[in-house]
Amino acid sequence: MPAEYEILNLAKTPLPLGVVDKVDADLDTRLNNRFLDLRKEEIFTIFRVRNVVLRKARAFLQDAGFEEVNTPKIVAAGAEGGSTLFTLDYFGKPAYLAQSSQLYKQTLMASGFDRVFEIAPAFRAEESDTVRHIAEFTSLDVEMSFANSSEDVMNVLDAMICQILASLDAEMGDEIREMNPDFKAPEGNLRKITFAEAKEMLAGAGKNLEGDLDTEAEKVLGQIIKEKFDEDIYFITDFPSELKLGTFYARRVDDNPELTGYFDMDYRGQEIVSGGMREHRYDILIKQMEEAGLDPGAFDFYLKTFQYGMPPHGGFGLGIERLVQMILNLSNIRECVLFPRDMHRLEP
RNA sequence: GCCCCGGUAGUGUAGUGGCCUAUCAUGGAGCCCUGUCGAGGCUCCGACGUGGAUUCAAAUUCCGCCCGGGGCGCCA
Repeated sequence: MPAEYEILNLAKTPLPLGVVDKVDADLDTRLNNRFLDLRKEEIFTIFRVRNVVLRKARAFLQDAGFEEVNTPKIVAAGAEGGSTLFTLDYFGKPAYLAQSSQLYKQTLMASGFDRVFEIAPAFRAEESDTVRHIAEFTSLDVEMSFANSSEDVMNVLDAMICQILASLDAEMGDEIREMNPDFKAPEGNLRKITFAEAKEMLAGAGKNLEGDLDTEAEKVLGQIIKEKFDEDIYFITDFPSELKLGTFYARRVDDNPELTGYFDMDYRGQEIVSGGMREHRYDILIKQMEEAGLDPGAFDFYLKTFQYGMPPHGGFGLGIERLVQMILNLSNIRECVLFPRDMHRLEP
């Protein structure tokens, strides 16, 4: 209890949003009045958790010899074709908002930055109107040279996630469990299942897959793993190359080009990371770009770097909001963004 | 972008053609009560997204638009 208090400012009434009301407000109403919404302790806690996640991720990566970098967010070409790019007028020239740091962090691999990471916004003009998509999200990108296999990349990610969650549990475990009673930090050595195994597990549950994992399949797989192993976080590895054609920079398995070394990390059926070994051989990269229907000419700056000594390398991209959403079991990803941007929301 | 659902006081809701000058809760204003800490009682305040249409009569039916919710495709 305060010994004394002084009124510095009187609030106008009525409030656009109750801060201590017994009635909950809709998320939309709350976001429209976010400055008041954030005064609620349980809402503020979400951002304290987010802060710890970012702090621990940085600490882990710095300790593991990764250097933090910043790459441009105004770019001339995207990593995955044009459909998800926001366009803008750059001094009279067409330009885009970066949908990922992919091309630049790979470029750095040819520059002697053997291990880099970046935590920065990524922009997607996807018409994805769901509780797990936003148009501007925070991407944690990691890239490392001289990785020999996807395993090397997964090991870094595995250790990072486990350290983040263990630290979170130690610092804020009780508060987190008030929001998500089932929160539990994994022991380490996260489970890896191949895409083919996932397909079998799903078939066993009566869900037969035609092509890639769809949303329902991902959720069911999350439930299966939870029931069978009581685990929340796992890798899905060895994606078929035909499912990753758009990801032209993915390296395929040398003795089995039907497969990529690409992996996803899923958290209770929600994809939070995607990564793998990158194709570092110029000729093959060009070929894969053409297969993806892209014009190599538009990627000159990127392709050039592969012609003067590019080490084999790999990395991953992690969606910070997706991770926080799953840690706290938030029903909507917008809950863990201060001022979210989506198809319909541009302010506040 | 596609499918389904919805838009009623500051906030969350009830209300499917006349009984609605619209319910309840929360909130605000005020009075009362009370050794308290999101206590209780009473009074008051405050709303039918928007534009058309049907009808003697529309919050309630129909159409357009805007906005929101859920799901899907796709992905971080």
